[in-house]
Amino acid sequence: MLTLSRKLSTTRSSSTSIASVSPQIFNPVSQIEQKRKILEHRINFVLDDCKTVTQIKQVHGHLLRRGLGQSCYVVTKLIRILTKLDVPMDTYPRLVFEQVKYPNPFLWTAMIRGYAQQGPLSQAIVLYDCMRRAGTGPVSFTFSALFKACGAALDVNLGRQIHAQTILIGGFASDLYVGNTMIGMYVKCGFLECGRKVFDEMPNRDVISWTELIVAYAKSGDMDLARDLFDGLPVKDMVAWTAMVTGYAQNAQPREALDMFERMQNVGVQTDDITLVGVISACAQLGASQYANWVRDVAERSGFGPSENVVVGSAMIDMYSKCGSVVDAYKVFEGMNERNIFSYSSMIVGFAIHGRAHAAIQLFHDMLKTDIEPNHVTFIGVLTACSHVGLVDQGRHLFATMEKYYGVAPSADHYTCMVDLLGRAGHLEEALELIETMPMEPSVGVWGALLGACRIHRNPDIAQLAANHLFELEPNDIGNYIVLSNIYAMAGRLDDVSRVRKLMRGKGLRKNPGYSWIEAEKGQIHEFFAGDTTHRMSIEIKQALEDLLVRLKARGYQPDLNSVAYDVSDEEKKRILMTHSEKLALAYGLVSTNAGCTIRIMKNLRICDDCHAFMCGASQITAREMVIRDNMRFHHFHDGMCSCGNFW
DNA sequence: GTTGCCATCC
Repeated sequence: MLTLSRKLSTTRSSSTSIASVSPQIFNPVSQIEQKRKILEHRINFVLDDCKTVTQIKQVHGHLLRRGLGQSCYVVTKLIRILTKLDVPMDTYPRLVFEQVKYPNPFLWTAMIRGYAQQGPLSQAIVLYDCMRRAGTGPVSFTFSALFKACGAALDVNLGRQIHAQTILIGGFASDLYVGNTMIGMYVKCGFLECGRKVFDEMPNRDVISWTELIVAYAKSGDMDLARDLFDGLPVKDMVAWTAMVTGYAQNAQPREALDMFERMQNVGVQTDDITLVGVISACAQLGASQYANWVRDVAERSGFGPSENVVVGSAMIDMYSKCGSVVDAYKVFEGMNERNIFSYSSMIVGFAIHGRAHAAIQLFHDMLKTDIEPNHVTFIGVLTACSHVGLVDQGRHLFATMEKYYGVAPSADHYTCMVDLLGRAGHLEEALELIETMPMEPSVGVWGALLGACRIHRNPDIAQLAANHLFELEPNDIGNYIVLSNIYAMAGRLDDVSRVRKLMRGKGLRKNPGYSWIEAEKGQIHEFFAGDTTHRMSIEIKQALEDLLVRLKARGYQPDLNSVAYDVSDEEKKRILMTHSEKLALAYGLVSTNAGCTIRIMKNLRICDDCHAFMCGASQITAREMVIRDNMRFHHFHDGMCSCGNFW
């Protein structure tokens, strides 16, 4: 770097003569100029075609022999191509640069950009200083490059200094490109307010300035502000619309995302693969299979079908599996021309949440035969698969070897999977031991998995231990108090039950509202809250449930009163159970759809014991297939049985 | 010659 600086500073003395040695810049378009243009165009063409450094060197050698190899234009182009190929700036690029006697601002900037991209950022700044000392004024492109680099390096202090420079030098603070990249720099560094200030003070703004802020607000979780900006945007293009669709999808507002996309289509804006990925993710969250099929049609028609686009395809695997159809997910997977780690992981996770453990593990082994390497999500998938089916040894083995064989160090999430696996299988002591030997601080997830296992295996002592940790880590989460009091209730420890309930009341905690939703005809989504009587078919729903209850009771079904956490009479408990949101959704499904049609229900919380038993019975009595997605996994109810084998 | 939107797990 020292040599470079020295070399660079020697150009200072000669820099004053740049204008005098390039007279043609100030001439009208001459014949020579035209010839030069044609030549540059050809050089561009040839260099753009180069795929390797060797090829570039050959072309450069050729140009040197023709006396063209040291022109700013050619060298700038060379540096840009070399940067794209990620050739270290200190090697060949610097060598070529040093051969140029009078670098122009674009050449300097190409070098600065190269150093900025490869880091460390300080080298780019050294170069910038050299350029200034050489008497060369920066161009807007220079600042764009620097702001982009600061954004990538999350170095807001440096960004601020360069911001000051743009004001100091004059003329640049009002430049559109400079402003836009400056907004980008601030928002990437997390200084949204500063980005907004730049935006507000910009004399000229374009759709890119707007989109940058919309995305920033969306990423910060504030879709209302994003929406305000978007509504005020005079000319909305595809990227801006996509930013809104994706923003809603990322903020768990899938219905708003789908509304946005429909509006976008109505306005006649084009759709690209990135838009589709946002829409697909919204469908996955909603679990709406009719929407899913519609989106697939749109994707195929726009030329971004799952078979030709690996990102769209991977997103669709996830979508179909979360819509309850692991079969459709696998069809997409099979039909893909190219697959990557996302495709495999999504499919493995898909099999796992549908309880198809062996398919998940088989696919994992198929993947190992390709050159795609598993990542942490892949292991979450296979471990979850083992856990849902009780493949303890298989899971232990994978967990023990994941780092050694596959280079994936277990994270807290993987420990959570293991605690879940061991705990569900009844190895509560072993699960506890694993937590105690974790190399990181045990997370909420880990203790939560242990507490859940204690519920299944009715172990109040370990439950108490797990719950105490949870009360410390998330004192305001009511779920933990409810589970613990249920476990005490099942063990007949009524004093402990009232103690926990008192604790709960003392904190003024309220239960997280449970809700379920179901897709009806024409893709409409019907939402039901627990105890909901607002649906227009409420009377029919109630009637259908009562009929079902009578028939189920005749076959021995008894309401599971432990599933109600409140201090109320048994009669009241029975009433509460009958208004659980998934039962309401089921009844609506039964009265509104044809026989032979699978009823698909989505739910925000975990399905309770009583509802699970109720669904099993209902599937037999009504001879209907039901698929319920709770916040953990899928349950496929068929002829009185559930695919989870009552193990969840 | 530069700037904005991308999927699996959590």
